[in-house]
Amino acid sequence: MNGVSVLIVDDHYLVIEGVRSLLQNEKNIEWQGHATSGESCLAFLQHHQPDVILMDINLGRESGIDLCKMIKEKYPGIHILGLSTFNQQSFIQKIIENGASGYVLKNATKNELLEAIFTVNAGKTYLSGDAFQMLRTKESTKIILTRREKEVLELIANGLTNNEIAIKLFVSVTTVDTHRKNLLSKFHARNIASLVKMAVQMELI
Amino acid sequence: MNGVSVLIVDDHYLVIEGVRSLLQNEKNIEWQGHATSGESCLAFLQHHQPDVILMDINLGRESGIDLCKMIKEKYPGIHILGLSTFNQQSFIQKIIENGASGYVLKNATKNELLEAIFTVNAGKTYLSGDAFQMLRTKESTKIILTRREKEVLELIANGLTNNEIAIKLFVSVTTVDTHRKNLLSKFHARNIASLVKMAVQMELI
DNA sequence: ATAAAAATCCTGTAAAAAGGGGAGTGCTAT
DNA sequence: ATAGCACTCCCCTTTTTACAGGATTTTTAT
Repeated sequence: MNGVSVLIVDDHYLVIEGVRSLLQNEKNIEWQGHATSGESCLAFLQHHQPDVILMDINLGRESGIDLCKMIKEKYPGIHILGLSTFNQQSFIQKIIENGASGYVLKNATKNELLEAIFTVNAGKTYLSGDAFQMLRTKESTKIILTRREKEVLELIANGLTNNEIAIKLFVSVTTVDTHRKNLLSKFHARNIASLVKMAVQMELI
Repeated sequence: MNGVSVLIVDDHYLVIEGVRSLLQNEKNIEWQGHATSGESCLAFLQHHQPDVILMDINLGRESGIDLCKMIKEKYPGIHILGLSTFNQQSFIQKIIENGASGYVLKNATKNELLEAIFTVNAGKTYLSGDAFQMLRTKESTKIILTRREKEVLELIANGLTNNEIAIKLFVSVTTVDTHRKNLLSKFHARNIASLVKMAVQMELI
């Protein structure tokens, strides 16, 4: 056995360098390389499948979450470990929901990183301490929107009136109004102003 | 001459490792070490003063911007280079205003990083391409609100109606309405929904 | 297969916001 | 001293939201 093979996907060159310098001389780790975009990652996977992928959640304008989902659909055997800074709490949950096996913060130590890699490689879940806390607190306050509600919310926040939204979505104005009512009720908001504020702050928009 | 001495301040261990591995073997760079908090950075400076500090703008719950200001007051000879991810545009301007000599994104290449270090060490300003763009676009799109407008905006975003705001601020409803109109016009917004979205995204709320 | 969830549509009333005007007071910086 | 800005106040009309009911048809998941 050659150790756990690892690929990193991150658009921050400095982070790639950091991880590489940490893992390069580890006996039980086989460094497979890096990708800086979803595209190059998928291309890489056509020829090599690592055991574990370290995946930055925020890949410039792309989303590591979507990429995670795609990879797990095509290569369910690969274990994915989310990677990001502490101030992107809301995404931790999303990447776990989309198939990631764990989560490590970018201020992790070498030992934490190694432990995380071996844990997910063994098929278990690894959540770095703070990440676990975040999941628990998020759990209670999170608001689940339907596909249509998200669409309507987005359009409302962009300044469209019910009438305009109805035309855009090919539905009746009363339908849009119903979605609006449900949104207000889900957010416990008094009006659209406070709803939009909350939605933007929760990064739903 | 021993090269440019460099200290890095960053709460992300992986980034520290990345920069270290990039700079360690450079002949013209003298690696002085790292700090992971403002406190440890200031302690370090009492004994060694590097030529250049690479400073993460976001140090956990501390702010690299405040730290930058303190360092420049005490040690004006040290050149500071801001460091962060691309999605913290609004802070670039602030750290420059607080005495930093330049700015590098964390997805910079080795050459960009070296160029930035040598440029600021020579007393000049270095802005990585995207950062320069951001400064320029920020400049033109920034919206200046009066004291009263900020108050009204805040209350609107909290879900209060004109009537309620009028009572709270001890003014007439028509006055609040005028502020509202001026806000819409300053933001070029069609309605309060889009206004609130923009305001939250610009971190005005 | 069937129950639950989501999406669609309706009627009606009252409240609030958007959009258009205009206008007086007080401060402050040139 | 005076032009500019912030803050205040008013009128009017139209559009849009908010709130309260109810109802039917698709999807989706077990």
